Amino acid sequence: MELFVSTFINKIDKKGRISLPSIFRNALPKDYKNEIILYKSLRHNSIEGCSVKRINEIANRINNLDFFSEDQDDFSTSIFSEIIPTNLDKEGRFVIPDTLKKFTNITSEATFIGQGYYFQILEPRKAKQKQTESRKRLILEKKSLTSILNEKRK
Amino acid sequence: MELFVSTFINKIDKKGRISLPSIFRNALPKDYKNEIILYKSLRHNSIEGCSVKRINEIANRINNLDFFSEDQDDFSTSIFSEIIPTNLDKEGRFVIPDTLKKFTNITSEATFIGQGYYFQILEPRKAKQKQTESRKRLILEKKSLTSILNEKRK
DNA sequence: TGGGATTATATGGGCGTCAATGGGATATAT
DNA sequence: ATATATCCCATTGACGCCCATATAATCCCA
Repeated sequence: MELFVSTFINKIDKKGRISLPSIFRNALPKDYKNEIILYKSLRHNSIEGCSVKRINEIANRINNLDFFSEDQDDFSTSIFSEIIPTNLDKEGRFVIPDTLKKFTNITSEATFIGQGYYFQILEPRKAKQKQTESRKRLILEKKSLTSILNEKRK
Repeated sequence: MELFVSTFINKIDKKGRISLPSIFRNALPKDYKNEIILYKSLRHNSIEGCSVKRINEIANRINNLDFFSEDQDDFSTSIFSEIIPTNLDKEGRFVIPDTLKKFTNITSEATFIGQGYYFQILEPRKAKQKQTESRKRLILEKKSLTSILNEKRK
């Protein structure tokens, strides 16, 4: 599977459209090129996005939870009701819904951050900040990629 | 199968009609596009809705329960006696029955919440509240979410 | 390997279509 | 008749489709 990698800053036009970075479009699975899924991150005030294919896989697992459980209801509400299927136009652009703009403070431009199987969309200043902090934290904790990869698998 | 996803707030007109959101209409199975099933939620003061096809499938499962069991009787009663078959007009609108309006406190507008195989209809403020609470609970239990979503595929 | 030629990407904007909503007219039932 | 259910048509705003352009990236060949 292709991964979402690297960072891009794109502009929002008068109609509210913004281009999904080209290499992110290429990372979308075949047969799922024209639609992405947006949702609020559970961690920060950022938007997360992924392919429809990935959401389908997650959806199946949720639907297999016990039918009448509280969990099932919470999960379905948070996941199914808060995901926003979003179409790309022929040029690879999409509209960021108002609710998500408010949630993230995005106005005239936005930063796309590749996260592997998904990506994040942030207000550019916050994006910069987040990247700096993530890096600091890793260095402070002396975590290297090598050490993480060598950890016992769960 | 298509799922009911995302959230929409629509208005009820003078005649009591409300539009089923377009993407919910698209999520209805072929051959079952003009009719939906409404019933009271067993969990909250909300309406739940789904396709006729889904009800048929549930009916089959109930029929397979032990004929003399309590469960069979409870399910038959609460499901079959309380479901309300509802037709959509050419524009995709339907009328919310008075009993259900009272049950949910819905007056001039209603929120549709996608829940995967079914959807919920709530008074907008309550909908907002429910989503906020589900989200909080989910963030608290993020570990379990992560584990569920990353579980080995079956 | 340098540099013009070609292509791709991000962005701008016109326009037609569709969804949500409103309301009149007709038919059916209580 | 009064209320309810359909059908039909109208309006409005949002969105998708199409075409255009400038800048950036890539190619290709002398």
